[in-house]
Amino acid sequence: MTHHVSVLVQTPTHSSVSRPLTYRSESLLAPGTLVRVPFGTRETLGVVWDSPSDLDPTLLVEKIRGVAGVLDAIAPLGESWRQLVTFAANYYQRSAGEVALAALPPQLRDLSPLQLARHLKRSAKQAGADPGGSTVASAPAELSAEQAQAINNFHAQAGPFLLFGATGSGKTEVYLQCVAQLLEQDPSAQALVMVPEINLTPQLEARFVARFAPRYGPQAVVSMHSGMTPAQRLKAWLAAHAGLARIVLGTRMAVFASAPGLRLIVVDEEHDPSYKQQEGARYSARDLAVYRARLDGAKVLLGSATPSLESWHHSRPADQGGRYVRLEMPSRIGPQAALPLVRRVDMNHQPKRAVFSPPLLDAIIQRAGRGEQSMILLNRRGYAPVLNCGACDWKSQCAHCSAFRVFHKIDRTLRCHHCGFTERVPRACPECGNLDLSTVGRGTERLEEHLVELLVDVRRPNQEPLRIARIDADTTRLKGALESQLAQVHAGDVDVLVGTQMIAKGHDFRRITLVAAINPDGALFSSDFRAGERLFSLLMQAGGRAGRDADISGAAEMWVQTFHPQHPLFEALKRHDYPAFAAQQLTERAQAGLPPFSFQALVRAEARTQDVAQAFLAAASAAVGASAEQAQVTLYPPVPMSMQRVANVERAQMLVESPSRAALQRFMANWHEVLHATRALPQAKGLIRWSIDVDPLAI
DNA sequence: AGCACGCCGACT
DNA sequence: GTCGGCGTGCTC
Repeated sequence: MTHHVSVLVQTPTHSSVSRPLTYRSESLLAPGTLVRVPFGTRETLGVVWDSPSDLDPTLLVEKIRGVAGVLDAIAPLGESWRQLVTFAANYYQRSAGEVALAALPPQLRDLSPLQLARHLKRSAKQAGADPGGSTVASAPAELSAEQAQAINNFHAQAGPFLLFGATGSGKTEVYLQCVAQLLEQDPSAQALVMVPEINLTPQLEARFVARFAPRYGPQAVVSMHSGMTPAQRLKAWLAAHAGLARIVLGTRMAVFASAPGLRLIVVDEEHDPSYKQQEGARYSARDLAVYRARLDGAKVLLGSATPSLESWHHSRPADQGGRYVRLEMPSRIGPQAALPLVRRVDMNHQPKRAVFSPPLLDAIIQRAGRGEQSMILLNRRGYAPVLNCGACDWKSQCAHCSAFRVFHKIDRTLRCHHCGFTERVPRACPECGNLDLSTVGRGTERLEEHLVELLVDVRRPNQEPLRIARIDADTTRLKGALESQLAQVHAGDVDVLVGTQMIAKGHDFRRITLVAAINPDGALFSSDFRAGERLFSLLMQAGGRAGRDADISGAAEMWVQTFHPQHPLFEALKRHDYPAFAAQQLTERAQAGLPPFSFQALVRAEARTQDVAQAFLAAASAAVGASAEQAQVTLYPPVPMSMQRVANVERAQMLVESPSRAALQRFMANWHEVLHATRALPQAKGLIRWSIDVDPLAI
């Protein structure tokens, strides 16, 4: 008997093929079944969606092709997974096919049913051969009163939960014990634990494996992140899908993992911007985690020392409308309970043009003399952000982008950090031939060089010269480089570490007793309304790196060089007072009508000329006319993006805002077709692409 | 997005 | 005379 099934396939963003396609099948295929289907000239992976009771009447029967193969070795994807995909596709304005296929391991797309069967057979054999349960489980740590209280509250309530815990308060142990109890009481339960960055998965994996592999076997913990090989990803995905993996660890992509027994989702460092996907379907894995937990009847636990203002706002008391349960762990645990002392250096009272104020330099030298480490933060890599001609005022502008190329002294190049365009540093000014080119500003490379000069005469306790190291995207380009450089710091082979925010995240440097932010003022007056939130979080996190080692933590200090020492952000930082900072920020946001008190979406357009990009947006805007106002939505005029040109493509954007998330959602869903149609208009001729970013992080 | 088809310049 | 440039159009 011949049936018709609707199937999702990988379709481009805004193509006409945005709905499920109809295929013929000899057998009735359950929704969620993975199939191979002919698509154009090739064959591709598809997911059976619903039974097409509502067959597209305009579709000619003779155009319907047959399903080429069924991957029946893999159980159909569950209903809640399909609902998650549908929700994400609708909410972030993408096709369901794009979201669904992107959420599956890439190798699944390439394997024929036969190859897949072989793969499954092989991994089944491996699993059977694995002894497992041989090592001794790492014992659960003794809990602090705050940890025990948080765990009790977690078990007593439904959530969602926001675990507001200071750096060093033992959040990971809380995650471990919440997971442990869940797995213990339900033999089919699964937990999903997410971290913002790939760099953070190995150490998290080590802790979870040590705790759970002895009890549940080595297959119980799997990871999912983009750094894994296609084969590893497939294996982990299959283990989670089959319910064999009890714990899935991963980055934002893991939120789409198929886990039929899902009962708990943990989102660690939930404030981290990395949870927002920045290309394709621009989803927030944190927000989807909260939604998914509801679909699956699972609990969700968001953790941070500096929560996103969105989550913080959601966790206000229930009688004020809060929807999340706030669990608080304000104290550091262990003997090093003191938080680092925050010192602000008023740069108005320091020598002009000093990079390191004398007191800071002095503090670094003192620590080096005692064999302690210091960490210097500067969020700008390279040697100098601009190269400049003193005679004709030529600057190292990128030929393809509206940005300056950064001077990298190490290989004497000018590199554009946006399009990658790289050239040798010119000997003389390309405009006027002047030989005297000078650098403007400084990056980590120059900071390192400067420190070497300043500290040339300083000696370590053993009379050797100081060792100064730098860690940033340039020094860690090669695989494994970050790990080996971090290991050097841990081993005490480095006295002063210079780096970008990369070194502030996740890694505990026990012997670092001084962390310094050289020049954080830029974020205080940024046009990006979230810049302050990010800076506060970065500085709190960086400060938390310092002095976790018991015997020296009494001396741990966080230094901030600033021209605005009285700024409320630094006042709150000094007191380690996130709630005060958040309250002040939320007041400002409420007054300005910014998130979380409003909801935003951005429409972006790219074209060869700025005019075309803006004309497209203007035309799409005009097409909705006054209906936007009726929909409680404000459309702002098109403007150039802050990075207006990248790789010779002009970019424009348009903000859409509403006090109601649902209203914004409805409007965007309707507007989507209008945008699609606008593309065909003569005004939009020359448009390269357009895209929608719902809940954008930066405007 | 792929991957076709389709209509105009430099090579065996 | 062909190989191949990437412009436009389709995929159940």
